[in-house]
Amino acid sequence: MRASVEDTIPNWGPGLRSMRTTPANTLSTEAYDQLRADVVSGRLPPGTKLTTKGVKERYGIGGSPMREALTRLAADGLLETEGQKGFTVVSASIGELADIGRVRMQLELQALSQAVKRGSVEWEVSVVSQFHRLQHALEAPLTDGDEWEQTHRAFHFALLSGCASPWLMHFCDRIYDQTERYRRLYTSYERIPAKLMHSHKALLNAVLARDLEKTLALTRDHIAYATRQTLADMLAAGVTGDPAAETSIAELPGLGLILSLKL
Amino acid sequence: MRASVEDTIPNWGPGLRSMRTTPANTLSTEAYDQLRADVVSGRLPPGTKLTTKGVKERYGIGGSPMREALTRLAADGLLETEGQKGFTVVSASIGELADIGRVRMQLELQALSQAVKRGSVEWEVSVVSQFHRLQHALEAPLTDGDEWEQTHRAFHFALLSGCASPWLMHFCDRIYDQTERYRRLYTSYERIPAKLMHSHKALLNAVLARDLEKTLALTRDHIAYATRQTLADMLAAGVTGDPAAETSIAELPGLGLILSLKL
DNA sequence: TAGCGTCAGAATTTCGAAATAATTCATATT
DNA sequence: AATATGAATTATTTCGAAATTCTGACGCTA
Repeated sequence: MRASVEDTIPNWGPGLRSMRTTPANTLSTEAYDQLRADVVSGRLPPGTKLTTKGVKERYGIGGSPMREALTRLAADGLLETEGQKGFTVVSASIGELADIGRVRMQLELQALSQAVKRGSVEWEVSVVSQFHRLQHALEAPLTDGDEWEQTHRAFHFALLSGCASPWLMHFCDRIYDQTERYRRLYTSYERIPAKLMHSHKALLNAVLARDLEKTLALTRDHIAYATRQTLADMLAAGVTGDPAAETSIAELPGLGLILSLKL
Repeated sequence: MRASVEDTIPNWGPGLRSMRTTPANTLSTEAYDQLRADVVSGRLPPGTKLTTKGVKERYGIGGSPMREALTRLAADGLLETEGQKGFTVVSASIGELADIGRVRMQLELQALSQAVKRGSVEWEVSVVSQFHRLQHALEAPLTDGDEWEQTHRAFHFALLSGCASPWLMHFCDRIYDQTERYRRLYTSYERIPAKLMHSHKALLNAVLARDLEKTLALTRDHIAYATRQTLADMLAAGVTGDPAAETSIAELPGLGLILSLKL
């Protein structure tokens, strides 16, 4: 068999949590996983101060693995940290969500475009599998939010993984974390499933039919809709753009702004 | 003044090293900066094992700040780490460079496209300033490689920063690290400056003229050329695709492959 | 000779305490 | 009353040593 450039791309696989950090049963990694789940799920809300004592007690670890976990989360953009002032969960703002939505759309359009053009049979298999899992997860009662989110993410990343670009996948992973955090913070679950599953099914069909234009159009709609929904929910919840901003909610353009937002 | 979504985007600024980690005079950050410079410059070549003792002695720090610095570098994709096996400088491969080139092009095209369309006067000013610095740096003898690279990076990020998208800038930053590392590992300096400066000047003009098509075309050429150059230099240096690959260099398609490579 | 288990040596990971920096709050001053 | 000052407190960062895990070599067995 002939060696091609494509073959030499290491298959880091989708959903790899931290770039080039193969997990192991180290306390640091366990704490990282739990903390990450707590931040992305919103159980640790924006602005939460993560004190040394608090984190050590909550996750039952010492100072070293704690600090390592926090450092990794900060590199992922889920915590912020300054000089000698410890770590806090990043604040959320309308402006950042808009940015996240735009960038996510750009990245996923790129990935899907390449996936539809060059995706292998292996890829199609994984897409179909993950879709099946997703359908199954929807029927079962939503006992655990984390579990459903995991399945949802797996489906999306099965789709994207056809691009065969480790770096693009990595960036999609990072931005998806952000998307998920905002959504779980502000958008309640009840409203989602019906429209969402329809959207997923349509995406699946378009992708398997290798219909590039349709795939891109559906993706644009999907991400724009999701982003606008969360933006609207944030506004409704009274979250201003910047935490320190003076503008009251009444002054914000509101829905008009959201709909006119160029994603 | 009316509040707009754009206004609420926090200005993290270009070239921010680690997402949401505001620097301070902490030992950990100093070690991180030095280690990073050593990896990106190639002074620590791919595959170098970073032992506890070695790093502590080399940078004159204790275990905790060392571990934190290494953890951050791994999150940046400059080191790899597995379970209980410590840290090593990531290996380099043809396949990964091809991926990096592709992704960098996608990201920078996006950023420049938005910059040309929406860049402010403030942005134009910083672009012009950084270009001037770059010209000046070229005349002075290249005493320090790190310093010239810093100026070069600053110019490119001044251009990109017009996109006003913190997340896109962050990803551009991460992928540029990778590009720089590969280039400094395999492409010698003597060949670059003349063609490069011409390219920079053309880019500057196109951008200030708000000529979108020309800007994108020049960027495509610039990145494709740079990537192919480094790919060719890697092949010439005898670096196979995968470190563990069996294929000898003679079997690789070589230049034909490089030129046909779809970036 | 090849394969397997065991054991010392080395390296990484983790803990607990010391050092250093930030914060608070009471007190003094303008 | 408002602001500045400075100990006392709290929190973060760093060090040094203990605990755990990996590595490689040696000897044993089939």
